[in-house]
Amino acid sequence: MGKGLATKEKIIRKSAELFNIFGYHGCALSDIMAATKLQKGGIYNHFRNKDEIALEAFDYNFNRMIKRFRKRLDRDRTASEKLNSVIEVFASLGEDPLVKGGGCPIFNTAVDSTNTHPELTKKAKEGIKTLKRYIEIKIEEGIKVKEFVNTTNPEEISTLIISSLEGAIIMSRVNQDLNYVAVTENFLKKYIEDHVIENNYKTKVGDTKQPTG
Amino acid sequence: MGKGLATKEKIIRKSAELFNIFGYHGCALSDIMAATKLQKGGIYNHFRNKDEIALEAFDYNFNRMIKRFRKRLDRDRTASEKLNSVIEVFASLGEDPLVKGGGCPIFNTAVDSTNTHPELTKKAKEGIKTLKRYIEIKIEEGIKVKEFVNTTNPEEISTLIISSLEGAIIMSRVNQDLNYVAVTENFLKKYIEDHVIENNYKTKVGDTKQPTG
Amino acid sequence: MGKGLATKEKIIRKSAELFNIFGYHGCALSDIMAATKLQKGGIYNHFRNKDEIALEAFDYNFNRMIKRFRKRLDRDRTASEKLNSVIEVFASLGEDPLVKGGGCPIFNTAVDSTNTHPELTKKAKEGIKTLKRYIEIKIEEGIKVKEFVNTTNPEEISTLIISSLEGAIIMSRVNQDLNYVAVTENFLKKYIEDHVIENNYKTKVGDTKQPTG
Amino acid sequence: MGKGLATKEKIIRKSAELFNIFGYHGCALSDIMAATKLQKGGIYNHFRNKDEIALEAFDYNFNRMIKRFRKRLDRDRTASEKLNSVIEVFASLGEDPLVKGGGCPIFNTAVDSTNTHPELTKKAKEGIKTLKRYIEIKIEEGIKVKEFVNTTNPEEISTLIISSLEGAIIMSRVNQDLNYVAVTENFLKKYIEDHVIENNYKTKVGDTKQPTG
DNA sequence: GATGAATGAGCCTTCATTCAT
DNA sequence: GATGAATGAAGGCTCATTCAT
Repeated sequence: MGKGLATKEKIIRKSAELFNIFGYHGCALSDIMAATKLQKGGIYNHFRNKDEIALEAFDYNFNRMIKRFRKRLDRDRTASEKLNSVIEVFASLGEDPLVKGGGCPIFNTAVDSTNTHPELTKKAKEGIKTLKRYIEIKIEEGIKVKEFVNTTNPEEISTLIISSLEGAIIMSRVNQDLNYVAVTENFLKKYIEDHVIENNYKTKVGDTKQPTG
Repeated sequence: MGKGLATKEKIIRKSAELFNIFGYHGCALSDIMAATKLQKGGIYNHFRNKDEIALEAFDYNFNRMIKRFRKRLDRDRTASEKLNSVIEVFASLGEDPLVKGGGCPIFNTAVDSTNTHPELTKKAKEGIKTLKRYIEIKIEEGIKVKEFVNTTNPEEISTLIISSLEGAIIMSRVNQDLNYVAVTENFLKKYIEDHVIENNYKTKVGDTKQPTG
Repeated sequence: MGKGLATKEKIIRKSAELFNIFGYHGCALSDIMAATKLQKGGIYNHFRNKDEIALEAFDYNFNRMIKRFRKRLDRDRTASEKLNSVIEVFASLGEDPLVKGGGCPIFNTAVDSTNTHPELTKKAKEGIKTLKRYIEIKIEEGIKVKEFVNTTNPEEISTLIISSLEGAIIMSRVNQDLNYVAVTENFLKKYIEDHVIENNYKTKVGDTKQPTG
Repeated sequence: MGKGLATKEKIIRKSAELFNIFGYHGCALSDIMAATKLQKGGIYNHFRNKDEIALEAFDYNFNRMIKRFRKRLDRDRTASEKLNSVIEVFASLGEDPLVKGGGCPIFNTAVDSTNTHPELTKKAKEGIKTLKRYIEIKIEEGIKVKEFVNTTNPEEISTLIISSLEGAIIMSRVNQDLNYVAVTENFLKKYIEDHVIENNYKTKVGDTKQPTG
């Protein structure tokens, strides 16, 4: 990797944190300068403007998120395991944030950019859709191999998982209390065990974490 | 109400919209000037600084939110009706936003202010807790009068309702597609009918809206 | 005049000089700040941007130029006197500049703004046309009252006066040598005496300044 | 010509256009980079700074201007022809610009650099003087060989030709209307025919272009 | 109670220039 | 001979805030 590319990558990496911490409007170029120890010109040598940095920073965060999913699901064999892992990866954003500043960078960007930054909004929107589709596919596979009951509605479960965990992540983040995520995680796992997984695939009862609050 | 109070109220009302649309950092005093048709001084006569406006604007939005809940639940008689209304009021934020800019002003503020504005964060945090407690009380009442099964965990259901609907509201807002909220709303209603409400209190089956997508 | 108007007028007055001295691109807002002893914000309270200042500054200079013509020609009775005055007013820009920085602000702007500032260019263009038409009217009046020979071509003489004196003004300005203007002034006066003015209106011979170089 | 020289020449050639189009302050190094398809270092290998480029670019333009005069006057035999050609070469700058951006690069530089760039101003000043002397010599030769009347004032005619045509070129450039130059060209030719050329050298009457407006 | 003139720090961006490669 | 990464001053402009009127 050339010097330029390394610098560009550093700018993206640091900015990805800063934008997740402060939001687009709350993060000034001077913040990026300080974090990268670069001067103005040194940054603008690699990006046309702040927007371009923010857009690439979003992609960087999104890709890291996808990687966390892939890495975790790669070791899973059954659809149940995969669906369980999806839930756990989301929940992990609470105790082991993907990015400094915490929460989910995709939803943070979604809220931050709506009404103020159409390009970022578009990326957040597509990110959410990709995530939802990713989960739907896992569910569809479970149905196909008869691991999940065939009345399962992939879109419903996918939407529920994302919405409830993302909502809980926001609650846990602002309250600095991981219990919201834990409660939601447990609920989802129990619900899936009870209503999605076919009887002959069920694991033993009580195999979920207990909420602490 | 004197002239001064009316002006102050107008500033709060307009700012409450602007902050919900643009966020704290994305909303400039010049935006408030334009929206209120007031000059700099006209605004600073009533507030010490932008922070004070944002704080009071949050309270204004929060109170309107609470009012929407109260107004809707006032006509309900049973705990089931009340819990159903709670879900519907949250869901209504999708098609009938409380504030211009859409979404839930409390969660919007939570995401927007975390890491950048401790005072606002504190208000959002307390707002969420109040909301959660409000719902818990309705559930506890339902349990008390034996309308809800006595294994119901009030905190779990309350957290689930808020997290899933708030997550869905964000998804619907950024995707400009109300289906996410509708799917979540239906799921919650069905789940409560099936697992929370005692058999002898159950309404007829299929009494829920169908998602359109 | 209110305080605001006085400040705005001061900004225009000072900027009119600065733009004539340095040109649009050569004059920075910091120059205007220094000249007006105002801070950035104090200037932007009165103008939307640098362009707006430059445009109003041009108008200010143009109006002062027109005034110099009007004031001088007001005391003239005959067409010959008027035409003579037109030449002398142009020539006066050499020894008694209308604006600091010297030369003719209209032609300075014309050269400065062509290819770089369409709005300024348009103003310069219209300014030149107005000037040309102004002179043509004086010539047409002279023809009408038979003070000028009826073969006189108003457009030709008007163009000649402007082009030659403006060209000479640039030469004198860059060379810091008023002789170029003086030579041109004398030539024009002699030519008009010899070829434009009817015999019975002619003044005595040798009534023109002698060039000094 | 080595590789380095060829590059240097390309930089000068392109910059000569850019400075004539945008002026010194309106032309950024980035413009030169884009036009030459060279990077920063590629330019600074050949020049110490922007000034040095501008200075050499001026010389480049000036020499091309002189060449246009020489090339045209080389085929002329008589002083009348030469003087006529001088006028036509100036006038040609209107319809067949020497440099992109149009007008006369010398006068453009003169106006652009006065008060802001002493070194360029000096070059423009000397350029104008050289031009004026060049024309005076042609006139003096005409007087010497008795082709021009011996009362002809070389400086006066030379100044008149330059000032009027340069003024007209600016007018035509900013108005995008070649008529100003045409009118001035015709006037000068007629004037010279009538007052400068000795009777026995006169060409037939009416040998000049007619203005179109 | 409201105006709007003024401040000056800060915003994003571009500038000319240097220099290690 | 040419690249392009880096600098840091300066560009035009917006910001929240103050205060005399």
